[in-house]
Amino acid sequence: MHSFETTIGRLRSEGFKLTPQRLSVIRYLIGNKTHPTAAVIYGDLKKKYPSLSFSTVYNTLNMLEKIDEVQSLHLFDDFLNYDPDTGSHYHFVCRSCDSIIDIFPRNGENVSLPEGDISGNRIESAQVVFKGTCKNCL
Amino acid sequence: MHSFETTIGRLRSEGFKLTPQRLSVIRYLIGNKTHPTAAVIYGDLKKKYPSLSFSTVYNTLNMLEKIDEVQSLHLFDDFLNYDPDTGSHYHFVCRSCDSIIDIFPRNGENVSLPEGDISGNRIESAQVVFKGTCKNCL
DNA sequence: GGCGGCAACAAGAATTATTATTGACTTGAT
DNA sequence: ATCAAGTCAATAATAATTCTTGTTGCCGCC
Repeated sequence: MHSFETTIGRLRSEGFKLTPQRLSVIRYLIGNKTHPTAAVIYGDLKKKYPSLSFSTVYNTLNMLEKIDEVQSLHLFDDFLNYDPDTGSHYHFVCRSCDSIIDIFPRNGENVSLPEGDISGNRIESAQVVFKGTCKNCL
Repeated sequence: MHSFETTIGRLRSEGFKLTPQRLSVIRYLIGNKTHPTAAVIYGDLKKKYPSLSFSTVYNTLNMLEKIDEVQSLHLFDDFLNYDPDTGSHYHFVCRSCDSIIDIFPRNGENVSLPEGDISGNRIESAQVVFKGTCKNCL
């Protein structure tokens, strides 16, 4: 996700209206390093905006995903997690405590993905999910 | 998935009964390269075994996954695909035609995953999903 | 200022893949 | 043959997400 100003600028230029509900979801996500579900976002924002609707949260998330300001992650069976960081990084999921940890590859321990084609297919994105046991649970 | 004989041997040793329904699902999956959904498996087997129940297909798939003879893949939003190949390989999903293509890394175009720890977390498995446009759709 | 059109809203119903429940049936060992 | 344990099919239940409906509020235009 970009800065607040850049993000709302993108919304404006795409023709979306800047409603208080949308702005509250955007503010909630900016700089958020947890990977909240729609239900968590709704629950948290509901305290401050009691009239907020679940559908609005979903609609806003889908809109933000369409313009590539968030990505949805299928890390668990029954629900999606949303990640405001759309840059190239990977995720580690602890089988024991279900925590989600961002993995930013560094030299020596990085994940090298093939670029361009693999036998004629054009790769446009890659999702890498590690599962295991996290530091705290070990 | 192992050979038919090995797989049913494993079932037997784990204490599962070898019912015709289970055997039909196993036979359907062995050597299957198409990543079928539960619905597809059910639809195909229903022709030959009209009394087969959807639950039985799910139960059998969950059992096979538990003993690591299949893996379920969260490639799309609304359903799971089942892969009888539990060996280390990755998947490419075409955004245009939804086809699923196995990716077996070879030298020079492989995906090198970190082994062991990443900052203290123990990695036990990795799932890599590429999305893009397949050869046929390009 | 008042009016019309339209996007977005809230509330709740609907959808749908998967799981759980239930009661009848099979299997295999004794 | 009996009996217990496990499995089956049918169907109900679950729950995350999407859809529907009627309403609201904003903006441009008269």
